[in-house]
Amino acid sequence: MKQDGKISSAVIRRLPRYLRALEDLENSGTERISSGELSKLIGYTASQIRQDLNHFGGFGQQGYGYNVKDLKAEIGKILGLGKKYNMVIVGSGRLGQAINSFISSYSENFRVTSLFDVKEDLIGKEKSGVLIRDFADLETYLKKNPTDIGVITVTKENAQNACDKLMAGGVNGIWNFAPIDLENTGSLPVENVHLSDNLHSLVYYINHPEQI
Amino acid sequence: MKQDGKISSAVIRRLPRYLRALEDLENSGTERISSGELSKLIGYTASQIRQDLNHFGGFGQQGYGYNVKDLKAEIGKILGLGKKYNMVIVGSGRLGQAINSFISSYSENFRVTSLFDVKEDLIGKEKSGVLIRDFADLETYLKKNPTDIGVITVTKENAQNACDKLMAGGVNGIWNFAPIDLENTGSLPVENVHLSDNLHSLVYYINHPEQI
DNA sequence: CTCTGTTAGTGATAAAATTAACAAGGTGTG
DNA sequence: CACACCTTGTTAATTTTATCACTAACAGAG
Repeated sequence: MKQDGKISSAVIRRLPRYLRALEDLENSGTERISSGELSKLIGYTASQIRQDLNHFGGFGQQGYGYNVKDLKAEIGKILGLGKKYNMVIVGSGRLGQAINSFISSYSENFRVTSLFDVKEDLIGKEKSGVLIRDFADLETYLKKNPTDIGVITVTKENAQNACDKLMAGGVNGIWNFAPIDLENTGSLPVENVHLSDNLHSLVYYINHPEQI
Repeated sequence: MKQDGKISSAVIRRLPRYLRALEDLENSGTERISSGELSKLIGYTASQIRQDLNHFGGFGQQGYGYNVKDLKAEIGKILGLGKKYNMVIVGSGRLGQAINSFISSYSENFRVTSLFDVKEDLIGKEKSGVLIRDFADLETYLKKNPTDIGVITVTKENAQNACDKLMAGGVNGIWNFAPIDLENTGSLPVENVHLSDNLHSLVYYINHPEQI
């Protein structure tokens, strides 16, 4: 893996897309793929695909293309899949449950070890086989149970507090679904899923079809 | 509103962020804001903020800044908020329910009129006050009940079929949560929320903190 | 074993997006 | 009501990102 210097986030955000395409190809029994064919499949230009992959090393071969299985493995390695990630979800409402069920069915590499909530009547119950614990115990729990990723699915009013506690507990990254921009996260990786922003963009394009 | 020529999607994706900040400012009773202050608040440079807003017209005033209430209204108008949007959700699993509950609590401008599913035992039931109908009746339903936005929360195997039916039914836009890239959508606006891609990006940054 | 066609890697080029700089025009105070 | 100070709108410069175009190299057929 080459990987010299900073890789732009535009490139990083395309890697999962490549991975997805390669999984499909592997499932359909395809052994090799050229940048040109991949381009047709996922829409990025062949040039861009070659350049993206080249940031990390020459995975392809002239006259042949890329080996699907190998390339998939390489991209997985670059992203850091392969090891296991423990997660906790703060907020056991519908969204928290949806993420919980998504994770458990998505991959064995990701595991939700606990849900957290402030609501008395939920604490102690289970959702999809995961126990809901008291939000007040979050930091203590995290210190006893090292956790890689904290997922925030609480209201925007409680999101910053959840973030602070997750950081105090020492998580390595935050996946935020609350419609705010978390503060004081320093160099901690934070990935946002802002549903309302996304919906608003969609509405813009619905109203301005000529802009597509 | 100026709005001449194509506006880059980078700009469009920042508008909801401005809107969110302006809502917060309005709620905190702030009447005016300069691009500089807004910059501190949301992280984009003041230059960028001024340039973004200028694509649509001069909403500010030299020596004063922008009027919070007015600017919020203008951005809302640009995005196309203000009118009501009917939505259907295809897939009434946990994610579908989560989106349903998100929408109903989020804004009066968006309304989920029906859920759809193939599972016999779910059809006819209600979730958060919304009836689950038979997926087989989707197209017919849409033709009788004009719908703006179709939300896809089914598995990736069923997503393309859901998309085809939504298009046949005449929706104006699609909000896709399935981990595939929908095909044959022509010029129909499609907004994707690829949770797995998002998670993979997060994992990359967790493993490459020096890249942040 | 040679020859043709294919395809990755790569440096150059073009396009797009962001940031900087500044003139013009309000604001608001004394 | 004049003057110092802001702050926008806008053009220019810079940086980043994507595409092009070409070379070297390998595959596979015959």
